[in-house]
Amino acid sequence: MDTIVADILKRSQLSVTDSRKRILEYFQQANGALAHADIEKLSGEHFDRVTIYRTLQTFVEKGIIHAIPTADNSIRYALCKNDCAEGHHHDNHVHFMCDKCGTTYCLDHVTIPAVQMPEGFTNGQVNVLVSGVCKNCNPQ
Amino acid sequence: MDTIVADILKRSQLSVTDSRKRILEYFQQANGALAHADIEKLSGEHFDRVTIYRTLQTFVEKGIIHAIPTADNSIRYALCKNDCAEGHHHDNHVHFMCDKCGTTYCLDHVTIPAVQMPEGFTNGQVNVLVSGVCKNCNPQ
DNA sequence: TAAGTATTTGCAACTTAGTTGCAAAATAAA
DNA sequence: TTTATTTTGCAACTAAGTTGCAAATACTTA
Repeated sequence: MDTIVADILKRSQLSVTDSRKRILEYFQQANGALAHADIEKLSGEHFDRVTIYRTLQTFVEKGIIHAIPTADNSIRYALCKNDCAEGHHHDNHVHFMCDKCGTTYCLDHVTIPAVQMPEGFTNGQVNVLVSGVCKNCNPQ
Repeated sequence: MDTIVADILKRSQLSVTDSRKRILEYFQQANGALAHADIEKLSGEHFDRVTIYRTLQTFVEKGIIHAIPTADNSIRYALCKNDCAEGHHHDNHVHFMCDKCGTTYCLDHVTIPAVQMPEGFTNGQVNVLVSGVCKNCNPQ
């Protein structure tokens, strides 16, 4: 496990440090997206707030994780599955946020629907955020 | 004009005050969505930061404006066009944010596409945010 | 493997965003 | 007009995020 995360870091030309390895592991173990606050809780007293901010920023820049804008205006981050490289994110999937447990998922297999733009508007990136009840919270 | 905004406030059972009339006018004159900071700039020294926070909150609760989550994590607000009442927002339209000028629009005539949910997920609200270049910034 | 260089971390201090309680002022009701 | 209710502004606070810099850690190459 330790080597897996170390490899990812090296592939992105990042120094392999304790905090980076640890934070990357948190993402791999999480079944949803993580907010800054989640990481702060998970890490306990291991490293500084500032280090977490900087690490998340670096990971986003390097295409290791992507930021998910949520309706409650707290940024969450999730691992990029594929195709994401430095400066180029291709997370063309739908994001889902559970109203009950608050977990945010990347629905990798649900593709972004096409949106018809009005005259004059050039369609760039489309961001879809669905809220509802997730499979863990749905009675069944 | 003064009576129009006053009517809207009364219809929502709100006291008609200077700050509320003023902020509501800003929204009617704006061609896009406004962030808290925009209103602070527009109002100059007219009223307190706290009043703006509270007014926006009240307007959202009363269904006069709705909040738009943006990718850069700054909440913007726009007038609800119709059907929105206390506690019930029906802004089933796409939001657009221009990469050049930063203006955020409600594309009222572009309806939210259907999104196919995976097994176990219950589809609630769907939020679509498109970024690109708006009709003002597009060379033409 | 040791020494030198480059990068990263933690700390402190700061800015910005948002919240809360309360007395004074403004609005609505009688 | 008087009274009751609501709203505002102020002050003080919490939370979120940023920056500069010295110490510590990781990388390089000999």
